[in-house]
Amino acid sequence: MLLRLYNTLTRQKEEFKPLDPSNVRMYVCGPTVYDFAHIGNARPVIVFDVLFRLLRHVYGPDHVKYVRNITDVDDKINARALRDFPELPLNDAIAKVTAKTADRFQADAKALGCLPPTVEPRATDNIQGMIDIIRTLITKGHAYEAAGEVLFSVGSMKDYGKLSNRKLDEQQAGARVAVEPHKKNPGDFVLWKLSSAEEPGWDSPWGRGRPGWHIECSAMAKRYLGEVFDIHGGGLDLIFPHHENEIAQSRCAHDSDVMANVWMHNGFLQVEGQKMSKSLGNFVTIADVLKDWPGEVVRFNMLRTHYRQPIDWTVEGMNHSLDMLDSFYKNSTEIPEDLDLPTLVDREFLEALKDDLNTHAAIVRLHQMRREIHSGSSGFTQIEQKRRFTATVMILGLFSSDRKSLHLTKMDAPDRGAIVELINDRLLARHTKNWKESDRIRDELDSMGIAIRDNKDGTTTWEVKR
RNA sequence: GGCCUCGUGGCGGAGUGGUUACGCAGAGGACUGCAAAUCCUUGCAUCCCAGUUCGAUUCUGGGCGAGGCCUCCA
Repeated sequence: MLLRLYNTLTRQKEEFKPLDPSNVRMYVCGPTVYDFAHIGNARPVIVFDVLFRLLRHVYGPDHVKYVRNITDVDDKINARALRDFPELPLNDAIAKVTAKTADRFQADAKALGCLPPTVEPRATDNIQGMIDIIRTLITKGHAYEAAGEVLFSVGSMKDYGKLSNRKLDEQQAGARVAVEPHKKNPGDFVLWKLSSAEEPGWDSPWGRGRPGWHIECSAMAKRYLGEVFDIHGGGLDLIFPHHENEIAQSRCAHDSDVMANVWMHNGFLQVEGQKMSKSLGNFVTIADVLKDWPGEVVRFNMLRTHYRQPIDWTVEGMNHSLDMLDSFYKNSTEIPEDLDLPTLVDREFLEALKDDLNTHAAIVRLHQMRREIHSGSSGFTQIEQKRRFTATVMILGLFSSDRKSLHLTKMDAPDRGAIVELINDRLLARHTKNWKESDRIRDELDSMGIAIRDNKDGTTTWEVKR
Protein backbone atom coordinates (compact mmCIF):
# COMPACT_ATOMS: atom_id res chain seq x y z
CA MET A 1 0.00 0.00 0.00
CA LEU A 2 1.09 3.50 -0.70
CA LEU A 3 1.54 6.08 1.97
CA ARG A 4 -1.66 7.97 2.73
CA LEU A 5 -1.75 11.18 4.73
CA TYR A 6 -4.57 13.37 5.98
CA ASN A 7 -4.29 16.78 4.37
CA THR A 8 -5.76 19.71 6.27
CA LEU A 9 -6.06 21.59 2.98
CA THR A 10 -8.54 19.10 1.54
CA ARG A 11 -9.75 17.61 4.82
CA GLN A 12 -9.27 14.05 3.68
CA LYS A 13 -6.70 11.32 3.48
CA GLU A 14 -4.77 11.42 0.25
CA GLU A 15 -2.23 9.26 -1.45
CA PHE A 16 1.16 10.83 -0.86
CA LYS A 17 3.03 11.57 -4.08
CA PRO A 18 6.29 13.40 -3.50
CA LEU A 19 7.29 16.02 -6.06
CA ASP A 20 10.62 14.25 -6.32
CA PRO A 21 10.96 10.79 -4.70
CA SER A 22 14.70 11.26 -4.54
CA ASN A 23 14.25 14.44 -2.53
CA VAL A 24 11.20 14.32 -0.28
CA ARG A 25 10.88 17.60 1.58
CA MET A 26 9.15 18.35 4.89
CA TYR A 27 9.00 21.49 7.01
CA VAL A 28 7.78 21.53 10.59
CA CYS A 29 7.39 24.63 12.73
CA GLY A 30 9.83 24.42 15.61
CA PRO A 31 9.87 26.19 18.94
CA THR A 32 10.14 29.84 19.79
CA VAL A 33 12.97 29.68 22.24
CA TYR A 34 11.84 31.94 25.05
CA ASP A 35 11.07 29.25 27.62
CA PHE A 36 11.56 25.54 28.21
CA ALA A 37 9.32 23.36 26.07
CA HIS A 38 6.33 21.75 27.73
CA ILE A 39 4.97 18.28 27.15
CA GLY A 40 2.52 19.58 24.54
CA ASN A 41 5.44 20.90 22.52
CA ALA A 42 6.87 17.41 22.54
CA ARG A 43 3.99 16.01 20.52
CA PRO A 44 4.78 17.45 17.07
CA VAL A 45 8.46 16.79 17.69
CA ILE A 46 7.75 13.10 18.24
CA VAL A 47 4.97 12.70 15.69
CA PHE A 48 6.91 14.25 12.83
CA ASP A 49 10.02 12.36 13.84
CA VAL A 50 8.06 9.15 13.27
CA LEU A 51 6.94 10.49 9.90
CA PHE A 52 10.54 11.38 9.11
CA ARG A 53 11.63 7.84 9.95
CA LEU A 54 8.79 6.36 7.91
CA LEU A 55 9.66 8.52 4.89
CA ARG A 56 13.30 7.52 5.24
CA HIS A 57 12.23 3.90 5.35
CA VAL A 58 10.07 4.24 2.25
CA TYR A 59 12.19 6.57 0.12
CA GLY A 60 15.64 5.91 1.55
CA PRO A 61 17.51 7.73 4.30
CA ASP A 62 19.33 9.97 1.86
CA HIS A 63 16.22 11.03 -0.01
CA VAL A 64 14.35 12.85 2.71
CA LYS A 65 14.99 16.41 3.83
CA TYR A 66 13.42 17.50 7.10
CA VAL A 67 13.63 21.13 8.18
CA ARG A 68 12.59 22.23 11.65
CA ASN A 69 13.28 25.85 12.45
CA ILE A 70 14.21 27.55 15.67
CA THR A 71 12.55 30.91 16.11
CA ASP A 72 15.01 33.04 18.01
CA VAL A 73 13.62 36.45 17.24
CA ASP A 74 10.38 37.28 18.98
CA ASP A 75 9.06 39.89 21.35
CA LYS A 76 8.52 37.29 24.04
CA ILE A 77 12.22 36.52 23.89
CA ASN A 78 13.00 40.19 24.33
CA ALA A 79 10.73 40.39 27.34
CA ARG A 80 12.32 37.31 28.86
CA ALA A 81 15.80 38.67 28.25
CA LEU A 82 14.98 41.93 30.02
CA ARG A 83 13.49 40.04 32.93
CA ASP A 84 16.23 37.44 33.40
CA PHE A 85 19.34 39.41 32.51
CA PRO A 86 18.60 43.07 33.25
CA GLU A 87 22.26 43.84 33.81
CA LEU A 88 23.38 42.75 30.33
CA PRO A 89 23.12 44.65 27.05
CA LEU A 90 19.91 43.49 25.34
CA ASN A 91 21.62 41.62 22.51
CA ASP A 92 23.75 39.64 24.95
CA ALA A 93 20.78 38.96 27.16
CA ILE A 94 18.78 37.71 24.18
CA ALA A 95 21.65 35.49 23.09
CA LYS A 96 21.75 33.99 26.57
CA VAL A 97 18.04 33.27 26.63
CA THR A 98 17.95 31.72 23.17
CA ALA A 99 21.13 29.70 23.58
CA LYS A 100 20.00 28.21 26.86
CA THR A 101 16.49 27.46 25.65
CA ALA A 102 17.54 26.11 22.26
CA ASP A 103 20.13 23.81 23.85
CA ARG A 104 17.57 22.50 26.26
CA PHE A 105 15.10 21.92 23.44
CA GLN A 106 17.60 19.94 21.44
CA ALA A 107 18.53 17.90 24.48
CA ASP A 108 14.85 17.19 25.11
CA ALA A 109 14.29 16.11 21.51
CA LYS A 110 17.25 13.77 21.73
CA ALA A 111 16.06 12.30 25.01
CA LEU A 112 12.70 11.64 23.37
CA GLY A 113 14.45 9.53 20.77
CA CYS A 114 14.14 11.98 17.88
CA LEU A 115 16.61 12.09 15.03
CA PRO A 116 18.06 15.52 14.39
CA PRO A 117 16.32 17.20 11.45
CA THR A 118 18.34 17.52 8.27
CA VAL A 119 18.49 21.26 8.81
CA GLU A 120 17.61 23.23 11.92
CA PRO A 121 17.81 26.84 10.76
CA ARG A 122 17.53 29.88 12.99
CA ALA A 123 15.42 32.87 12.17
CA THR A 124 18.26 35.26 12.97
CA ASP A 125 20.37 33.65 10.25
CA ASN A 126 17.66 34.24 7.68
CA ILE A 127 16.76 37.91 8.04
CA GLN A 128 17.95 38.72 4.54
CA GLY A 129 15.70 36.04 3.07
CA MET A 130 12.74 37.56 4.87
CA ILE A 131 13.59 41.02 3.61
CA ASP A 132 13.77 39.68 0.06
CA ILE A 133 10.32 38.12 0.28
CA ILE A 134 8.83 41.26 1.80
CA ARG A 135 10.33 43.35 -0.96
CA THR A 136 8.83 41.05 -3.59
CA LEU A 137 5.43 41.20 -1.90
CA ILE A 138 5.49 45.01 -1.93
CA THR A 139 6.50 45.04 -5.59
CA LYS A 140 3.67 42.71 -6.49
CA GLY A 141 1.13 44.74 -4.59
CA HIS A 142 0.55 42.25 -1.79
CA ALA A 143 2.06 44.36 0.96
CA TYR A 144 2.18 47.98 2.01
CA GLU A 145 3.85 50.26 4.54
CA ALA A 146 1.82 51.98 7.22
CA ALA A 147 2.57 53.46 10.62
CA GLY A 148 6.08 52.05 10.84
CA GLU A 149 5.05 48.57 9.76
CA VAL A 150 5.01 46.61 6.56
CA LEU A 151 1.73 44.74 6.37
CA PHE A 152 0.49 41.92 4.20
CA SER A 153 -2.72 42.82 2.43
CA VAL A 154 -5.03 39.84 2.75
CA GLY A 155 -7.50 41.47 0.36
CA SER A 156 -4.89 41.18 -2.41
CA MET A 157 -5.09 37.39 -2.38
CA LYS A 158 -8.14 35.88 -3.98
CA ASP A 159 -8.32 32.66 -1.99
CA TYR A 160 -6.91 33.75 1.36
CA GLY A 161 -8.24 31.55 4.14
CA LYS A 162 -8.37 28.25 2.28
CA LEU A 163 -6.43 26.23 4.83
CA SER A 164 -8.45 27.31 7.83
CA ASN A 165 -11.66 27.50 5.83
CA ARG A 166 -12.27 31.09 6.78
CA LYS A 167 -13.78 33.76 4.63
CA LEU A 168 -12.59 37.26 5.34
CA ASP A 169 -16.04 38.83 5.32
CA GLU A 170 -17.37 36.28 7.80
CA GLN A 171 -14.79 36.97 10.43
CA GLN A 172 -15.91 39.02 13.34
CA ALA A 173 -13.25 41.62 13.02
CA GLY A 174 -11.86 42.73 16.32
CA ALA A 175 -13.93 40.20 18.22
CA ARG A 176 -11.21 39.86 20.77
CA VAL A 177 -8.64 42.38 19.66
CA ALA A 178 -8.94 46.04 18.81
CA VAL A 179 -8.93 46.86 15.12
CA GLU A 180 -5.91 48.92 14.30
CA PRO A 181 -6.84 51.89 12.13
CA HIS A 182 -3.74 51.81 9.93
CA LYS A 183 -4.67 48.41 8.52
CA LYS A 184 -6.51 48.33 5.20
CA ASN A 185 -8.20 45.15 6.32
CA PRO A 186 -8.43 43.98 9.93
CA GLY A 187 -6.93 40.67 8.84
CA ASP A 188 -3.76 42.27 7.52
CA PHE A 189 -0.73 41.06 9.42
CA VAL A 190 2.75 42.34 10.13
CA LEU A 191 5.68 41.40 7.92
CA TRP A 192 8.14 43.90 9.36
CA LYS A 193 8.01 46.36 12.20
CA LEU A 194 10.37 49.12 13.22
CA SER A 195 12.40 48.70 16.37
CA SER A 196 13.15 51.31 18.95
CA ALA A 197 16.77 51.88 19.91
CA GLU A 198 16.40 49.44 22.83
CA GLU A 199 14.80 46.70 20.77
CA PRO A 200 16.75 44.26 18.62
CA GLY A 201 16.71 45.18 14.97
CA TRP A 202 18.21 44.73 11.54
CA ASP A 203 18.64 47.28 8.80
CA SER A 204 16.11 47.05 6.01
CA PRO A 205 14.70 49.17 3.18
CA TRP A 206 12.00 50.24 5.66
CA GLY A 207 14.37 51.17 8.44
CA ARG A 208 15.90 49.29 11.35
CA GLY A 209 13.37 46.75 12.49
CA ARG A 210 12.48 43.11 13.04
CA PRO A 211 10.37 40.56 11.19
CA GLY A 212 6.81 39.54 11.97
CA TRP A 213 6.27 36.00 13.14
CA HIS A 214 4.90 34.39 10.00
CA ILE A 215 7.51 35.60 7.53
CA GLU A 216 10.27 33.64 9.25
CA CYS A 217 8.94 30.26 8.22
CA SER A 218 8.25 31.38 4.65
CA ALA A 219 11.86 32.48 4.30
CA MET A 220 13.41 29.38 5.87
CA ALA A 221 11.16 26.99 3.96
CA LYS A 222 12.04 28.68 0.70
CA ARG A 223 15.75 28.66 1.38
CA TYR A 224 16.03 25.00 2.32
CA LEU A 225 13.12 23.35 0.52
CA GLY A 226 12.26 25.61 -2.40
CA GLU A 227 9.15 27.51 -3.37
CA VAL A 228 6.96 24.40 -3.42
CA PHE A 229 7.59 21.33 -1.32
CA ASP A 230 5.83 18.19 -0.06
CA ILE A 231 4.79 18.35 3.58
CA HIS A 232 4.32 21.14 6.09
CA GLY A 233 3.51 20.20 9.65
CA GLY A 234 2.79 21.67 13.04
CA GLY A 235 0.24 21.81 15.83
CA LEU A 236 -3.46 22.26 15.25
CA ASP A 237 -3.39 25.75 16.67
CA LEU A 238 -0.99 26.92 14.00
CA ILE A 239 -3.53 26.48 11.21
CA PHE A 240 -4.74 29.98 11.86
CA PRO A 241 -3.21 32.42 11.64
CA HIS A 242 0.34 31.15 11.30
CA HIS A 243 0.08 28.62 8.50
CA GLU A 244 -2.61 30.53 6.67
CA ASN A 245 -0.34 33.54 6.60
CA GLU A 246 2.72 31.56 5.65
CA ILE A 247 0.79 30.25 2.67
CA ALA A 248 -0.33 33.76 1.75
CA GLN A 249 3.22 35.14 1.88
CA SER A 250 4.88 32.31 0.01
CA ARG A 251 2.27 31.83 -2.67
CA CYS A 252 1.90 35.54 -3.39
CA ALA A 253 5.66 36.03 -3.48
CA HIS A 254 6.20 33.03 -5.77
CA ASP A 255 3.01 33.26 -7.83
CA SER A 256 2.34 29.62 -7.00
CA ASP A 257 -0.87 27.67 -6.38
CA VAL A 258 0.47 25.87 -3.35
CA MET A 259 3.25 26.28 -0.83
CA ALA A 260 3.25 22.68 0.37
CA ASN A 261 1.12 19.91 -1.08
CA VAL A 262 0.23 18.32 2.23
CA TRP A 263 -0.49 20.17 5.48
CA MET A 264 -0.48 18.03 8.59
CA HIS A 265 -1.54 19.04 12.08
CA ASN A 266 -1.26 17.16 15.33
CA GLY A 267 -3.97 17.27 17.98
CA PHE A 268 -3.70 18.85 21.38
CA LEU A 269 -2.81 17.42 24.72
CA GLN A 270 -4.52 17.81 28.05
CA VAL A 271 -3.04 16.99 31.42
CA GLU A 272 -5.14 14.84 33.73
CA GLY A 273 -8.28 15.89 31.89
CA GLN A 274 -7.59 19.58 32.00
CA LYS A 275 -6.13 22.09 29.65
CA MET A 276 -2.51 22.67 30.51
CA SER A 277 -1.98 26.14 31.85
CA LYS A 278 0.25 27.86 34.30
CA SER A 279 -2.68 29.11 36.34
CA LEU A 280 -3.99 25.57 36.90
CA GLY A 281 -0.54 24.53 38.03
CA ASN A 282 -0.46 21.58 35.65
CA PHE A 283 2.08 23.05 33.28
CA VAL A 284 4.55 20.25 32.70
CA THR A 285 7.85 20.81 30.94
CA ILE A 286 9.54 18.03 29.03
CA ALA A 287 12.46 18.29 31.41
CA ASP A 288 10.11 17.65 34.36
CA VAL A 289 8.69 14.53 32.77
CA LEU A 290 12.12 13.25 31.85
CA LYS A 291 13.13 13.45 35.50
CA ASP A 292 10.53 10.79 36.37
CA TRP A 293 10.33 8.69 33.22
CA PRO A 294 12.67 7.30 30.60
CA GLY A 295 12.40 9.33 27.38
CA GLU A 296 11.25 6.26 25.50
CA VAL A 297 8.25 5.85 27.76
CA VAL A 298 7.27 9.46 27.09
CA ARG A 299 7.64 8.80 23.40
CA PHE A 300 5.68 5.56 23.55
CA ASN A 301 2.89 7.19 25.52
CA MET A 302 2.61 9.85 22.86
CA LEU A 303 2.41 7.30 20.05
CA ARG A 304 -0.32 5.18 21.62
CA THR A 305 -2.81 7.75 20.38
CA HIS A 306 -3.26 8.68 16.74
CA TYR A 307 -1.59 12.01 16.10
CA ARG A 308 -4.77 13.85 15.14
CA GLN A 309 -6.66 12.73 18.24
CA PRO A 310 -6.53 14.64 21.49
CA ILE A 311 -4.40 13.04 24.22
CA ASP A 312 -5.16 13.15 27.89
CA TRP A 313 -1.74 13.01 29.55
CA THR A 314 -1.97 11.09 32.83
CA VAL A 315 0.36 9.36 35.23
CA GLU A 316 -1.80 6.27 34.88
CA GLY A 317 -1.26 6.34 31.14
CA MET A 318 2.47 6.66 31.65
CA ASN A 319 2.50 3.63 33.94
CA HIS A 320 0.60 1.77 31.28
CA SER A 321 3.10 2.77 28.67
CA LEU A 322 5.99 1.74 30.84
CA ASP A 323 4.50 -1.73 31.31
CA MET A 324 3.85 -2.21 27.62
CA LEU A 325 7.21 -0.94 26.51
CA ASP A 326 8.85 -3.10 29.13
CA SER A 327 7.12 -6.16 27.73
CA PHE A 328 8.46 -5.16 24.32
CA TYR A 329 11.96 -4.88 25.70
CA LYS A 330 11.72 -8.36 27.12
CA ASN A 331 11.12 -9.74 23.64
CA SER A 332 13.82 -7.74 21.93
CA THR A 333 17.21 -8.98 20.90
CA GLU A 334 20.44 -7.86 19.36
CA ILE A 335 20.46 -7.79 15.58
CA PRO A 336 23.73 -8.82 13.93
CA GLU A 337 25.17 -6.00 11.86
CA ASP A 338 25.22 -8.07 8.69
CA LEU A 339 21.45 -8.44 8.79
CA ASP A 340 19.58 -5.87 6.73
CA LEU A 341 17.42 -4.08 9.27
CA PRO A 342 14.79 -2.58 6.92
CA THR A 343 13.97 -5.95 5.34
CA LEU A 344 13.07 -7.35 8.76
CA VAL A 345 10.32 -4.80 9.39
CA ASP A 346 6.89 -6.35 9.67
CA ARG A 347 4.56 -5.72 6.74
CA GLU A 348 1.33 -5.30 8.66
CA PHE A 349 3.00 -2.89 11.03
CA LEU A 350 4.23 -0.82 8.12
CA GLU A 351 0.81 -0.80 6.49
CA ALA A 352 -0.63 0.65 9.69
CA LEU A 353 1.95 3.43 9.74
CA LYS A 354 1.38 4.15 6.08
CA ASP A 355 -2.28 4.70 6.80
CA ASP A 356 -1.94 8.28 7.95
CA LEU A 357 0.60 7.38 10.59
CA ASN A 358 -1.69 5.10 12.55
CA THR A 359 0.77 4.46 15.36
CA HIS A 360 -1.93 2.98 17.52
CA ALA A 361 -2.74 0.24 15.03
CA ALA A 362 0.99 -0.28 14.59
CA ILE A 363 1.40 -0.81 18.33
CA VAL A 364 -1.49 -3.27 18.32
CA ARG A 365 0.42 -5.23 15.69
CA LEU A 366 3.49 -5.16 17.95
CA HIS A 367 1.46 -6.76 20.71
CA GLN A 368 0.37 -9.42 18.27
CA MET A 369 3.98 -10.07 17.24
CA ARG A 370 5.01 -10.27 20.87
CA ARG A 371 2.42 -12.96 21.47
CA GLU A 372 3.52 -14.84 18.37
CA ILE A 373 7.03 -15.00 19.74
CA HIS A 374 5.72 -16.98 22.71
CA SER A 375 3.19 -19.09 20.91
CA GLY A 376 5.52 -19.81 18.00
CA SER A 377 2.72 -19.29 15.51
CA SER A 378 4.50 -16.96 13.11
CA GLY A 379 6.32 -19.54 11.03
CA PHE A 380 9.69 -18.12 12.01
CA THR A 381 12.13 -19.45 14.56
CA GLN A 382 12.01 -17.61 17.84
CA ILE A 383 15.30 -15.80 17.26
CA GLU A 384 14.21 -14.76 13.77
CA GLN A 385 10.91 -13.56 15.10
CA LYS A 386 12.63 -11.62 17.90
CA ARG A 387 14.86 -9.92 15.39
CA ARG A 388 11.91 -9.02 13.22
CA PHE A 389 10.09 -7.71 16.26
CA THR A 390 13.08 -5.63 17.32
CA ALA A 391 13.64 -4.16 13.86
CA THR A 392 9.94 -3.31 13.66
CA VAL A 393 9.79 -1.55 17.01
CA MET A 394 12.86 0.46 16.05
CA ILE A 395 10.95 2.12 13.20
CA LEU A 396 9.06 4.01 15.91
CA GLY A 397 12.36 5.30 17.24
CA LEU A 398 12.22 3.05 20.29
CA PHE A 399 14.79 0.56 21.57
CA SER A 400 17.63 3.01 21.45
CA SER A 401 18.90 2.44 24.96
CA ASP A 402 19.22 -0.61 27.16
CA ARG A 403 18.25 -3.78 25.39
CA LYS A 404 17.38 -5.92 28.40
CA SER A 405 14.73 -4.28 30.44
CA LEU A 406 13.39 -0.82 31.09
CA HIS A 407 13.39 -1.56 34.78
CA LEU A 408 17.13 -1.25 34.74
CA THR A 409 16.85 2.35 33.70
CA LYS A 410 15.23 3.21 37.00
CA MET A 411 17.50 1.44 39.42
CA ASP A 412 20.36 2.68 41.48
CA ALA A 413 23.25 0.41 40.62
CA PRO A 414 22.61 -2.71 42.72
CA ASP A 415 25.41 -4.88 43.95
CA ARG A 416 25.34 -7.56 41.28
CA GLY A 417 27.82 -9.80 43.08
CA ALA A 418 25.75 -9.96 46.24
CA ILE A 419 22.59 -10.67 44.28
CA VAL A 420 24.15 -13.46 42.30
CA GLU A 421 25.51 -14.97 45.49
CA LEU A 422 22.09 -14.92 47.17
CA ILE A 423 20.49 -16.46 44.11
CA ASN A 424 23.07 -19.23 44.10
CA ASP A 425 22.43 -19.87 47.79
CA ARG A 426 18.76 -20.08 47.04
CA LEU A 427 19.27 -22.49 44.16
CA LEU A 428 21.19 -24.70 46.55
CA ALA A 429 18.41 -24.52 49.13
CA ARG A 430 15.81 -25.34 46.49
CA HIS A 431 17.91 -28.26 45.36
CA THR A 432 17.62 -29.78 48.83
CA LYS A 433 13.93 -28.80 48.97
CA ASN A 434 14.65 -26.38 51.80
CA TRP A 435 11.68 -24.20 50.91
CA LYS A 436 11.89 -22.19 54.10
CA GLU A 437 15.40 -20.99 53.37
CA SER A 438 14.53 -20.54 49.71
CA ASP A 439 11.63 -18.24 50.57
CA ARG A 440 13.68 -16.39 53.14
CA ILE A 441 16.24 -15.51 50.49
CA ARG A 442 13.51 -14.49 48.11
CA ASP A 443 12.14 -12.14 50.79
CA GLU A 444 15.60 -10.77 51.38
CA LEU A 445 16.05 -10.05 47.69
CA ASP A 446 12.58 -8.57 47.63
CA SER A 447 13.50 -6.17 50.41
CA MET A 448 16.52 -5.19 48.32
CA GLY A 449 14.13 -4.29 45.52
CA ILE A 450 14.99 -7.33 43.43
CA ALA A 451 12.32 -9.53 41.87
CA ILE A 452 13.25 -13.05 40.81
CA ARG A 453 11.83 -15.59 38.45
CA ASP A 454 12.41 -19.34 38.42
CA ASN A 455 12.66 -20.62 34.87
CA LYS A 456 11.61 -23.99 33.58
CA ASP A 457 15.21 -25.02 32.95
CA GLY A 458 16.06 -24.65 36.63
CA THR A 459 17.79 -21.29 36.36
CA THR A 460 16.73 -18.14 38.16
CA THR A 461 16.72 -14.65 36.63
CA TRP A 462 16.32 -11.37 38.43
CA GLU A 463 15.39 -7.78 37.76
CA VAL A 464 15.02 -4.57 39.66
CA LYS A 465 11.48 -3.89 40.77
CA ARG A 466 9.82 -0.58 40.10
C1' G B 1 -21.31 35.22 16.05
C1' G B 2 -17.97 32.25 12.45
C1' C B 3 -14.83 27.86 11.78
C1' C B 4 -13.21 22.90 13.50
C1' U B 5 -12.68 18.44 16.39
C1' C B 6 -14.54 14.77 19.58
C1' G B 7 -18.40 11.63 22.53
C1' U B 8 -17.30 3.36 22.09
C1' G B 9 -16.72 -1.61 28.04
C1' G B 10 -13.77 -0.20 34.88
C1' C B 11 -9.69 2.60 32.20
C1' G B 12 -6.99 3.53 27.50
C1' G B 13 -8.20 3.13 22.48
C1' A B 14 -9.27 1.14 16.95
C1' G B 15 -12.17 -0.24 12.92
C1' U B 16 -16.62 -1.32 10.37
C1' G B 17 -23.82 -0.41 6.59
C1' G B 18 -24.84 -6.82 8.90
C1' U B 19 -21.36 -11.91 15.45
C1' U B 20 -17.93 -4.11 18.30
C1' A B 21 -10.28 -4.93 17.30
C1' C B 22 -6.49 -4.53 20.73
C1' G B 23 -3.96 -3.20 25.51
C1' C B 24 -4.34 -2.66 30.90
C1' A B 25 -7.08 -3.99 35.01
C1' G B 26 -10.93 -8.17 36.64
C1' A B 27 -12.42 -13.58 36.67
C1' G B 28 -11.20 -18.83 35.67
C1' G B 29 -7.48 -22.37 34.19
C1' A B 30 -2.45 -24.52 32.80
C1' C B 31 2.43 -24.39 34.70
C1' U B 32 4.98 -23.87 39.80
C1' G B 33 7.14 -26.64 46.31
C1' C B 34 4.87 -21.65 46.84
C1' A B 35 5.44 -17.22 44.10
C1' A B 36 6.69 -14.47 39.81
C1' A B 37 6.82 -14.66 34.68
C1' U B 38 4.47 -16.92 30.59
C1' C B 39 0.44 -19.21 27.99
C1' C B 40 -4.92 -20.46 27.38
C1' U B 41 -10.08 -19.17 28.33
C1' U B 42 -13.54 -15.50 29.82
C1' G B 43 -17.37 -11.32 31.67
C1' C B 44 -18.14 -6.06 30.44
C1' A B 45 -19.34 -0.80 25.65
C1' U B 46 -20.77 2.11 20.70
C1' C B 47 -24.25 9.98 24.56
C1' C B 48 -29.78 10.93 23.34
C1' C B 49 -33.79 11.49 19.60
C1' A B 50 -35.52 11.17 14.68
C1' G B 51 -34.60 9.83 9.40
C1' U B 52 -32.50 6.74 5.21
C1' U B 53 -32.16 1.23 5.15
C1' C B 54 -34.15 -5.44 5.17
C1' G B 55 -30.44 -3.88 8.83
C1' A B 56 -26.56 1.74 11.73
C1' U B 57 -22.07 1.99 16.32
C1' U B 58 -20.87 3.34 11.17
C1' C B 59 -24.67 7.62 6.63
C1' U B 60 -28.16 12.26 7.26
C1' G B 61 -30.66 15.87 10.50
C1' G B 62 -31.54 17.63 15.40
C1' G B 63 -30.31 17.64 20.61
C1' C B 64 -27.09 17.16 24.83
C1' G B 65 -22.01 17.13 26.47
C1' A B 66 -16.49 18.03 26.14
C1' G B 67 -12.58 20.64 23.76
C1' G B 68 -9.99 23.81 20.26
C1' C B 69 -9.28 28.11 16.84
C1' C B 70 -10.95 33.23 15.48
C1' U B 71 -5.05 37.20 20.00
C1' C B 72 0.75 34.76 21.49
C1' C B 73 0.33 29.36 21.64
C1' A B 74 2.32 22.50 19.66
